[in-house]
Amino acid sequence: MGNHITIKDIAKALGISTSTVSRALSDAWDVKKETREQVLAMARKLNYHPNLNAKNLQNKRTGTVGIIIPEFVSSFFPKVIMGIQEELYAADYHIFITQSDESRAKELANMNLLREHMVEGIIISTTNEGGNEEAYRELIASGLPVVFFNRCPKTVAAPKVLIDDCRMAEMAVEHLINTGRTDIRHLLGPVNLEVSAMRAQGFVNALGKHGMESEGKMIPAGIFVQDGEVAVARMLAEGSKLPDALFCFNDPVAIGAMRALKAAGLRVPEDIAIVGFSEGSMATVVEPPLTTVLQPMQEMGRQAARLLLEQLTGNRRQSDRTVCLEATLNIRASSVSEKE
Amino acid sequence: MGNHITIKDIAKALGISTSTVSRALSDAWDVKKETREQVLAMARKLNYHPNLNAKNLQNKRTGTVGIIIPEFVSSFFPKVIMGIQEELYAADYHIFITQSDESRAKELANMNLLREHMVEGIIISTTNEGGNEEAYRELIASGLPVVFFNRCPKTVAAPKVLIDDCRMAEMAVEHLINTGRTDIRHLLGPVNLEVSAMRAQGFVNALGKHGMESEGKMIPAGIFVQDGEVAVARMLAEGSKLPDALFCFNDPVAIGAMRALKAAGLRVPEDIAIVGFSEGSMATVVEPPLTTVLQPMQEMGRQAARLLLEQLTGNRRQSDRTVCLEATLNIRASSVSEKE
DNA sequence: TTGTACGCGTTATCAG
DNA sequence: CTGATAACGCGTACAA
Repeated sequence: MGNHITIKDIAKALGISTSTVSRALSDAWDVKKETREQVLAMARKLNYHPNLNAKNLQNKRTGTVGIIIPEFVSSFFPKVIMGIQEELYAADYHIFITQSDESRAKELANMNLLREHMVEGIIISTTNEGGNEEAYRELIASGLPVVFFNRCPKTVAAPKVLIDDCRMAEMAVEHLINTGRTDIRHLLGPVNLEVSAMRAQGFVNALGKHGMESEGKMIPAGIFVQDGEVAVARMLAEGSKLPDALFCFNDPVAIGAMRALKAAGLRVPEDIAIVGFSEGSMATVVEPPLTTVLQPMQEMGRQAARLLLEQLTGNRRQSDRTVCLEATLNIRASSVSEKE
Repeated sequence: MGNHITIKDIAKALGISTSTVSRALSDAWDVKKETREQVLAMARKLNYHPNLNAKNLQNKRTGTVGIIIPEFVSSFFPKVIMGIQEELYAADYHIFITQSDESRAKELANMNLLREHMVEGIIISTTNEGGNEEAYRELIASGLPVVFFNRCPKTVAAPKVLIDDCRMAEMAVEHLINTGRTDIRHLLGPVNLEVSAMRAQGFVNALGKHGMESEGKMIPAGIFVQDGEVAVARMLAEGSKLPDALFCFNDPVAIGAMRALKAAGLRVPEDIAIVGFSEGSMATVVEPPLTTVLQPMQEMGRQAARLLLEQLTGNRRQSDRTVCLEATLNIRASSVSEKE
């Protein structure tokens, strides 16, 4: 099949040995200018392309790092990847992108695939299904550098990059309190995600700090627009007293919530204020614009890459350092009326 | 460095030959049950993982296909990729995702990288910079199966998957005409993209069909929210008579246009109707919801994958067949007032 | 400055 | 059923 041109072909065509060709191609010092030029000319004439499989096998390194993300339909992970690329390309590494589709099994399969491709390190953001903690540990124990970002397994010792979800959640909820909201509820994220717990904790902290009860104020929701919509629709159907503010696990949930409220004839923010988390492209486009927490996505990618590079360049063995990035609470009209 | 376990290690540990190990691992028929079990046990004990570089080198095939997309921050390409995966995984291929970042140079670099990784085929959606036509032809001439989707180079003979951009654009504009709009303008996409030309052509066709002049009705815009915003702001600043409808190259441009109109105190759709193209997640979330053309993204991916598989499985040599998919005009409030 | 010989990890062929 | 041996494409001591 794929009858690719090899250095053998070049050698034969020129009547010289393959080693000379090899040297000429990687322009070594000990090759006559004349022959190098001949080789280069012939290579381009035959449209030669090196076989990386062979090269990597020989070199015992691939210059590649693997990435496993749960999905790339939202713009969060792609933006992080851009940061990763930026840093890694500069260090002459290529990246191999893989997606787990939020499935524990696929994530595991990807880990194996990457390992078998001899990647030199892996950057992971876990699925919301969870359950691969043992596999992460085994991977790390096998000597492969691993870095987590955004969704990090609590029980695995490895370098991690995240924002202080708890503190930012607390800040977001305090913003609601400070603008006069007195009955705030939280639309929860997926139960298996550490970030869900962190944001919920921030919610509880903020209420506690201001002497408010958080008991019974948490509503299961999820991660998608529909999750928020369903959760709020159910709340409305219950018919009990409505809250005056909702702090949501993320932007899609917040937008779903807004949609359900509007459909029921309620006004945002006058009747109910809405706050999201992890600002995406939709935040500034919805009506009213959404108050939410902006994560430094590119920077998160850059940091994750740097943490990996630290290990790759051997400066440091598997440090289990956690890098905590600054995030920003962007206040918009979904939580404060225009005139305020 | 990466002191990976090899079949040699297994062989040595068991006092047998590497060939036997190899056979046991790929459970060949001619290996004693007992030894196979020993090998498997030892492999798992030593945490063995095959080296795909070596495997691929030997097998002369990688079971991998490469993908080059311009970006993955919008959800369009990721959704297409999901379709590609679906089809390709079923056929036991892996995919290698690569992004050109809309840059001609990066696209070229990716083509080479993929080729050197010995992918068995490549699926491409081109950059809006263009200019790699010669490279595509060379790639194809070298015997590598290539399929284009959505953004396809007009002058390159290869299988392509797209929707009938021209006809859908025409349909979208006719919708505006049929709802009583008489002065419609078009916010253009990037000049180097075939799809830009196609959608513009559809615009012209629709006007022509209804005896309207299209001369001077095309406004340069682009591809991002900001492009639409700037284009409309400029139009408003000119102070000449305003159109009563805008047909935009894509959704972000449409949303940018809407934003600029709102900022100027104009109402959508009462004063000016807006129609986008290539429905994304923002269409149903903006206010008012956007009339736009929904592309069958997953299906587009599946078709592209199938076209590639046709060539990979050798049923067909580089056919330059074009598959045209059905799209849908989703009419929403941005183009028709509620009461109509 | 160039060629020879060998090895990277794997599979395939062919004896035994 | 199992073990040598060669080969995939490339890089690199070592010799010449």
